[in-house]
Amino acid sequence: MKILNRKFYAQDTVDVARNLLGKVLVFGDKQGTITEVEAYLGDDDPACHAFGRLTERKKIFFGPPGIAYVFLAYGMHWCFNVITEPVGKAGCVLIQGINDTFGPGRISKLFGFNGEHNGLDITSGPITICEGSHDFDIEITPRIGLSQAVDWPLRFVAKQANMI
DNA sequence: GCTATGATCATA
DNA sequence: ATGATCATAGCA
Repeated sequence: MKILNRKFYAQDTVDVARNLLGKVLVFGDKQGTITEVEAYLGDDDPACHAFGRLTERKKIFFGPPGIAYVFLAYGMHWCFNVITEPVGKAGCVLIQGINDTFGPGRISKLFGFNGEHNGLDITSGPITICEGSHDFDIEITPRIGLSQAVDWPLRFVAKQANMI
């Protein structure tokens, strides 16, 4: 399978999110088709972790693209993100759905993600994303589960795909 | 050093 | 609708 190169991630966050649909997330022996993603823009996005004051944790948003950003939400659930856009620009894509499994927390539980995977290079590390099917429609909806900027249409869902 | 809070999920 | 549960941020 063809692994997505860094150039793929160095695009506009929305484009990356769009293109990420139908791709295959690979981690060790496990793999699954990405069916649902969300774009987080950083600079202008109040809901993004990169919004506001720059902190140690947020620096990864401004670093090189193609990096895994894993964070713990509510003390229980790890969420898996991919850093997008070139160095100096904040942006990331939250992987929300894999195959039939929905919810960022569930995915990380399935794949066994934890804090150690934060900052990994997903163009060369144990975690990679490969090319997949293009045979599906993309549905764009407002984001969910947020407290701010909820109405922004930055959620992308693969509709009725011919999955691998 | 201590406290508040959050891109969630499971349960009632 | 509400509780579980902990890494990070912000402040004393």
